[in-house]
Amino acid sequence: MKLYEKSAPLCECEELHCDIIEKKREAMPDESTLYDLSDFFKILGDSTRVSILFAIEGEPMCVCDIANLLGMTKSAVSHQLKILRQSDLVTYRKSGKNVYYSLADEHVSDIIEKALEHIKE
Amino acid sequence: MKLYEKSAPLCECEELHCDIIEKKREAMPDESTLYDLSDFFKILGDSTRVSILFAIEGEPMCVCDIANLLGMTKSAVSHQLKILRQSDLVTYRKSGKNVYYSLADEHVSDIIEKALEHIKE
DNA sequence: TAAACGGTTGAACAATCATTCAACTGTAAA
DNA sequence: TTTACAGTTGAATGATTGTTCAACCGTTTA
Repeated sequence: MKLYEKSAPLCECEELHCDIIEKKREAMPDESTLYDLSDFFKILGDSTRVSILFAIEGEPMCVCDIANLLGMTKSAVSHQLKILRQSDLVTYRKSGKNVYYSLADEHVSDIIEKALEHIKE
Repeated sequence: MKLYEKSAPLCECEELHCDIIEKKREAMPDESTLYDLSDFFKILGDSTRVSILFAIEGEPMCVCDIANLLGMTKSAVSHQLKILRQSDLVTYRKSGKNVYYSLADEHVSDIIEKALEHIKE
């Protein structure tokens, strides 16, 4: 997607409202911000990852317990935990053979809470 | 994913913290709620759709103008607008040959705003 | 040291999905 | 009525992605 490119639009329309387009263009966030934003939502756009976030809210959980709670394999859970780690949504603490995961931020709970309100509207 | 299934866990771990798992299980949202939640975030997890939502915020825009603003074809934009329509995130109003789209809800702007704060932390 | 277990990782596979292309609908102007 | 344009739609394609499987690493226990 080539945002902020005034020349050579892909759309071949003739009846353009150029003034409106220009005004909107200036009000739009940076292209990188739009990518960061959609990437963030992409992380939350998977039921396994959302379930994991709910699971470790409040009290940390080890991978094995999360897997049993969700009825999934350790491997599948670990793969998703890696994505959540790379997005800085969770942190972990090693203890013996176990690895305990917890939420990295209260921000995320807030957003999920707001989304829950929207769904139940 | 088989949440809320106490029997036959896929994970074969032995050292389970059954009391913690049971406590967490009761605190988890319904399975359907988790799916609705992740489905909602899935809609926002695409830069084209997020861009469209920003574009039509405040003042409605027709498909052609949106396509030119984003540098995309009408077809690509229309496909994404259909998804946003089916999720009740946008509404539309026909006027002659044009179709003007606008945000269906102020809720969505709030959530996006909160996510923006999180990103810029 | 060897065995067992919790957890991680990479490759492979299947499923999902965004864009393109072409054909189509409906409205407006000639 | 015919032409032109805004918008929609379905099929096809390429890319992305979640789970499985197998192998592996690190820690604990025998």
